[in-house]
Amino acid sequence: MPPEQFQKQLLAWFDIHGRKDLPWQQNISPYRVWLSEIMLQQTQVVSVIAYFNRFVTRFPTVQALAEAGLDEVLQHWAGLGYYARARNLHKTAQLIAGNNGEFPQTVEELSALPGIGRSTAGAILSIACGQSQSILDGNVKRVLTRFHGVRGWPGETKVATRLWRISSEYTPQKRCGDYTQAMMDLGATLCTRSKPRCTSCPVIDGCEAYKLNLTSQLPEPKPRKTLPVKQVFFLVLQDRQHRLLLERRPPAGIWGGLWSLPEFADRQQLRDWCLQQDYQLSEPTELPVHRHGFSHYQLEYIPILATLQNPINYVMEANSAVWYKPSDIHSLGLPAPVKRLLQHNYLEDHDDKND
DNA sequence: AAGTCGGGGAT
DNA sequence: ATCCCAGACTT
Repeated sequence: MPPEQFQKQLLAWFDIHGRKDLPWQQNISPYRVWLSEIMLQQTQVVSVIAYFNRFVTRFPTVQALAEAGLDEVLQHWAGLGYYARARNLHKTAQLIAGNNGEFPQTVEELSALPGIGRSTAGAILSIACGQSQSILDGNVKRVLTRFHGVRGWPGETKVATRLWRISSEYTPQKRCGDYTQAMMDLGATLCTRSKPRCTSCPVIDGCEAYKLNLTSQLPEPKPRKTLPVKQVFFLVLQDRQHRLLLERRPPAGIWGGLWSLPEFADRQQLRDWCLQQDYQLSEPTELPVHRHGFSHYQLEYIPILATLQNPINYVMEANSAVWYKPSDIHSLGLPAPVKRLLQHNYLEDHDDKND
């Protein structure tokens, strides 16, 4: 889609559906836009509104902010988090006050100030000064990765560079402030991270992610370096006929509905469960830890081997458990690591001639 | 390129 | 519970 058409459709949508009643959208000035942009870094709109109003009531101008003490500035920031933002805000206010209260009018000079990066500088210049400058915040990243079907994590330098280029290609020469606001509104209200409302989107006809049904896959999340490790204990319990105890897993979650070994978060829960089931065990043997990799985590499991010493109380098992001959487990469709564990320990035909 | 800062909302 | 949010800065 040509940039002119994208801008036209986006701005037409913004005129009807865009947010125009936020506190920092009234009495627009470089100071108020700057303050709002800093407060909105990594912070959601609903959380900022009250802080912004209290802040501009106490510090109506950049001069007032510069003349205040840092401790009072921090007091008005308390609860917003990322307190380096408040310290940088105060420092930058003093720099600007020393410049006769005038904000720099270039991206280079603005982003040289403490706490102002490239995107914040672009937002200030486009919204407060009417300059044709692009931004790339979380909303615009999400909108553009989807619209252009950009693969890869946006935090990666290569991907971010490409997104900056796309962002600048779509930035108009006219209505620059409205365009910047519109892109953020689109990302915040329609092109949301989960369950985007694509049918209401003004640029759906050019969206690559919508066309390829990839909206739920984009933008790609930060790649996990080391997968989280989840540790569990598997009880490998045999009765005196050498049958193995299997349990049906809950219908949802990993291995949903499959038969598997009873699983516990730790040794104590295993003991408690045996007590509750009226299982009297032999002295348990712990096998070395095994690992099984899933796409989203690593399962570390420790098999605990034991033999049942008392007769089975079938009433308590209530059909959620079953005792299976080791030679028959292959017909059961067990989870792969469980099957491997049982085969390795009970189905090796090395010395079970007399059984 | 990766780590840090932070309270709060969404899921 | 985890992930993410109108990011910027340091290591």
